[in-house]
Amino acid sequence: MSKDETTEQKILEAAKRVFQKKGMGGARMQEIADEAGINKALLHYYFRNKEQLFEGIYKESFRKIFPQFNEILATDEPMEKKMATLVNNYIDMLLENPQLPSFVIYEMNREPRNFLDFIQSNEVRPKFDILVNLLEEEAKKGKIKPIPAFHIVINMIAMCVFPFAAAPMIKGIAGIDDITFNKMMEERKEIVTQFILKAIEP
Amino acid sequence: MSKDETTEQKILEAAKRVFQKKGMGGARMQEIADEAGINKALLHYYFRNKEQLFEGIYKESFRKIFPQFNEILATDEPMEKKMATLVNNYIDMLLENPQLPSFVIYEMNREPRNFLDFIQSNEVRPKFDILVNLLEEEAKKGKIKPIPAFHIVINMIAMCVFPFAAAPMIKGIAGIDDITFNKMMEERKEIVTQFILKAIEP
DNA sequence: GTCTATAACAGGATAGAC
DNA sequence: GTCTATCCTGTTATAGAC
Repeated sequence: MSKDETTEQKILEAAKRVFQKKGMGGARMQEIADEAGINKALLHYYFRNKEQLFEGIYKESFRKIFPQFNEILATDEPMEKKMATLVNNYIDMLLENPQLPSFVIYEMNREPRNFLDFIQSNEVRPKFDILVNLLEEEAKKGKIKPIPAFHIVINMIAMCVFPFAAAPMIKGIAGIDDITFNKMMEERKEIVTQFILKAIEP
Repeated sequence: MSKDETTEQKILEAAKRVFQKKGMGGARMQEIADEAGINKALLHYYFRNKEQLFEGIYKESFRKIFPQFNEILATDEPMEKKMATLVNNYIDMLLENPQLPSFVIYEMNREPRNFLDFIQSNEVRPKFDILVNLLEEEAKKGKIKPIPAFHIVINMIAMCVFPFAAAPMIKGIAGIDDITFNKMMEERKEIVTQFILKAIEP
C-alpha cells in the first residue's frame, strides 16, 4: 500500500477487502478502520455510515463481474475467437478478484430487491443479450448446434465463475495451495473454451 | 406447516430457512423465533446458543450438497447413462433446496477452516475421486477425449450448481418468475447432460 | 482531518415466574 | 415447556478537543 494514497482510497481498499470476505453482515467497521490504519471516527467522517460505504463497494463489484461484452463482440473476429477472448478475459479478471463471486452471490441472495434495483440502473446493467443474439444467429446459419443460446451463456459463465466461488472446496478436496489453484485456473482458459466450442459444434 | 410438529422441528425448519438465506452472520435469533412462532428464550431452551443451532443446519447442508456418487457409479450402466443420472439427480436435489448453493458458498468462504474440518470428517466427505477415476479409465480406453478429468467434474458441478447460486441474477436479467425459472432448470437436465457428453466425445 | 471518549442501540443470552 | 423481563457484550454512530 503506497504511502501517498489519500485516506479515502485507503478506506475504500480496506472496505473492499473486508466486505468481500465477510459480507455486509459480517464486516465490522472496526476491522475496516484497522485495515486502513485509521480509527472508526474517521471512517464515519468520510462515509456517514456502514450502509453507504457498503453500497459503493457493492456497485463497484457489479461493474467488474458483469462482463461488458460489447467491445469484444463488436470486433469482426470469428465466433470461436470471440468466445475464447471472453473466457480468457473473464478468468483473468477473476484471478485478480477471486473473492468477487462469493461476495456477489451472497449479497444478491441476501437482499435480492437491493440487487435488482442496482442492475436496473443503466450504469451496471449486464448485457448478456448481445452474446445471446450472436449465438442465435450462428445457430440459424447452421454454424453451431441449436441449443437455446441462453443456456450456452449460463454454461460459459458457470464454468468460469463457479471454481472461484467454490475455491475453498476445490483447494480442500484436491489438497492444493493457492499457487497451484491459480495455475489450474490458467489451464481452464483453454479447457473451458475448447469444452464449449466442442459442445456447440453442429 | 402442520400443527402437530414438535417445537424442535419447527425451530429447525425456521432456522434452516433463515440461516440459508442470511448466513451465520446475517441471521437473527429473533427472526428464527418469529418464523418458528415462538420467542427467543424458548429458542435458547432447545439450543444453548446460536453457534450450536447453526452447526446442525450447516452439517445437514453438506450431506445434501456433496453427492454420494457411489451408488450411481457402482451400477453397470454405460458412462453416458451414469452421467445423465448424476446430472438429473443433482438438479432435482437443487430444485428442492435452491438456497443450498449460495449458503454453502458463503460459509465456506467465510470460515474455510471450519469447512475443511467438516469435510474431513468421514460422515460428510465428498467422493469426487470415484467419478474422476471412471473418467480417466474411459479416456485411456479412448472412449472420451483426454481432458483432465478433474476439470470435467468441476464443469459438471458448475453447470448444475451455478444457476441456483446466481438465481436472483438470472431471474432479474431474464425477467422470469420462480415457476419459469424452475422449468428452465428442468430443461437444463437434458441440456447440460448433452453439453457434457458432446464436449468429451473423442 | 484526525483523534479520544462516550452515547445509543442491537442482539445473544439468562433469570425466574407460571 | 413456555413466557416476560432483563442483563451484558459488541457495534454503530456521534460529540467535542486538538
